[in-house]
Amino acid sequence: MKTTIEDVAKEAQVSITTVSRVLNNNYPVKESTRKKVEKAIAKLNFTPNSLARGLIRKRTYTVGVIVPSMTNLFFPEVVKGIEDCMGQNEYTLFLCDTKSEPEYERRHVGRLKERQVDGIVVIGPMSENIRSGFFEALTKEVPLVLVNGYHRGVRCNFILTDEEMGTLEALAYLQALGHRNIAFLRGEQIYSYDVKEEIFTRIMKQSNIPVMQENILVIPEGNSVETVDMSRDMVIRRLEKENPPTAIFCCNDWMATGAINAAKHLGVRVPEDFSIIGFDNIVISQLSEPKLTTIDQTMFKLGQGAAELLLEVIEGKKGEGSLKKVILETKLVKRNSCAVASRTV
Amino acid sequence: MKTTIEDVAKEAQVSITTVSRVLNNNYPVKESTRKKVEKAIAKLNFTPNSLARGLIRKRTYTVGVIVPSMTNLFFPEVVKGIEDCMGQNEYTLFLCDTKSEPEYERRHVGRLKERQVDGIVVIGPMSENIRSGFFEALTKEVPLVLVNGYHRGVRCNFILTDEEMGTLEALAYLQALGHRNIAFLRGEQIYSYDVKEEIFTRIMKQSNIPVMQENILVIPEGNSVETVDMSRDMVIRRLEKENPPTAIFCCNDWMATGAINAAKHLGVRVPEDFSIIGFDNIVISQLSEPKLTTIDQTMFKLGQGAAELLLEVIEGKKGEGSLKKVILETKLVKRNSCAVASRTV
DNA sequence: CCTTTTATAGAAAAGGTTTTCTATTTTAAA
DNA sequence: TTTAAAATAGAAAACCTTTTCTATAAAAGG
Repeated sequence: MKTTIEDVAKEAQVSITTVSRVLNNNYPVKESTRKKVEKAIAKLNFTPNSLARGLIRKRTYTVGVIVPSMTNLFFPEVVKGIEDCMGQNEYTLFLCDTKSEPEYERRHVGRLKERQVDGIVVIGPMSENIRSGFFEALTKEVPLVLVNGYHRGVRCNFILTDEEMGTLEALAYLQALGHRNIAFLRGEQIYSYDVKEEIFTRIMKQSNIPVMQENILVIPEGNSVETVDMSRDMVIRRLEKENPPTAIFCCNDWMATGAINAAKHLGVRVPEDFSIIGFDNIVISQLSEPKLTTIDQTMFKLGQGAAELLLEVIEGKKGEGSLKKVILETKLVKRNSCAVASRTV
Repeated sequence: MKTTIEDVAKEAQVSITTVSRVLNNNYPVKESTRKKVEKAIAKLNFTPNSLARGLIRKRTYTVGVIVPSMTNLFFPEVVKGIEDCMGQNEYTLFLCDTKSEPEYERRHVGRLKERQVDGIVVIGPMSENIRSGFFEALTKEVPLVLVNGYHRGVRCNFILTDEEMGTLEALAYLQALGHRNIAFLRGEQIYSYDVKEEIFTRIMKQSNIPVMQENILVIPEGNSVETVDMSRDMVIRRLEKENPPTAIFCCNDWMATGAINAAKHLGVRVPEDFSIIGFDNIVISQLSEPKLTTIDQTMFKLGQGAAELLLEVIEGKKGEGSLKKVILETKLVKRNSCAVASRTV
């Protein structure tokens, strides 16, 4: 049998109430009795049962974190940021992996609600669940923060990186190096890729560079090892065609890694003959030769920010009405994969 | 106010007991009443409170997972394996990151106990906490499984990969390719590196190859991006010295990636002039050119195995006495970083 | 038709805390 | 001293379920 507060009370010859008071330190108790109680606690190796606690306090010091995939490199960084902030506040994290299935996402939310979490942060929420109003409804039930899943008009708390700014920055950098014939590499279906592509075409137009359709490279999948080889092959094909680009903007670092491998395969020198810029700054960007120049998403900060935001929402249950939207800046990380354009179109 | 089972009972005009019964489906209830109750549940969007449930059932369907670092690439794979198995059994995971601090490891265990988890799996437990008897004592309190932290004589449940076998396999492969002058690259202080080094020297002796001290390469740290550059520099230095090795065994894939970069830097061809074999088969082993030949630790299976083991321990609370030890096989993954030795010593 | 089973439903206890309210003791004020 | 106030401690209700035990109604057996 587990030892309970009652056992401690008996051992210390006081009431349950008193034990609870020394435990929570929220009511005066005579020094001598406190000593007795503490001794009893130590002797019996007592740990309070947080189920009972949570039941009555209506606070579990527990939050749920929902991620599309644990093995994605991007997400663990964010989770670490969340855990860092939450851990300091005595919170423990429930971790839920959705395998990128909207169905699982909803199911996990259900389980978290059952478990009476004080809040939920959803990293990379599924568009489907945002658009259907699922999260908007959920916001009314439990403190909720959505990370990198902003949809305009949707009434949720959001935190996101300013991908627009990041893309702008990357493109400006490439142009400053004299590149005009720039390729764009993306995956399908993901919202953030849409944003980036839009910016890309806009910038090209503004610079009076005709957007060649063959410079928009699209691979089916975007966020795993397989992406590397798909990107590689895609880039090889482009580089072998007419009028090859002198630089490429990749929607993430997996793709950029593939691009590097492509160049290597063709004997094209990076960055002398071909500049490559990535996005995200996940750890693999430091593995390649040359190391990748990329746009830093500061995922750790994203996590921290999400945690802080969530904490605010949890505390300030009164000011229900006000939803928050936090936007994080990106940062250009110059490493060795970009250089001055070797030729001009 | 959250809706409770009582609200449902009122709405359906039945007793709490009956609602509980349709919820748990563990007692006959007339079809017509069941319908009524189900309708009420749906109407009120009722979710049972698992704190109250757990309190009385003494079962929370919750387990704790303790990892040294969330961002380590190795651990998320294991966690995924655990989540995969546990998720199917209606469990939810508490995730705890220890930042490789024994102190945090203990603290997290405390929090998990408070939260009445049904079990705990500790991935890469700190030696200090194993040796001090902390985990051995904990085993008597709560179902516990230690992953990759075997210490002989310690009475805990273990699951681990057979690193000995893996090392043997790697070395045999290198020798079969005709390599005799083989370097060994490791980090400091970690138990599994000790095991591998021991095997390495033993095999060398058995093959009548004098172990050259300059072929034992040791870098300070072992499991992060920094490792790559440290390894690179270390390997460059060795390759520039007298009598350079024709192959290298690296204790993990980070190190092996560094070795590849080193070779590239010196213009040494991999695998033609220099064979490199890694260990673990984490995702980065598929990023390099050439792709890394390595020893697969099947981390996902490690996680699944840990979960299954934990489930056994949780269920079979009666057979307390019997502790379990599971050993997983490794597998040689042949990719493109190893070839026949170009010269013999 | 009466008695015994069987099917179905409810009342109340239990689980381990926190918290409100009440009671006692001690101290301060008069 | 006596009385009022302050300090300290306990009893019991509350949190939301599950489960045991009891009660009723319907069906079956005689």
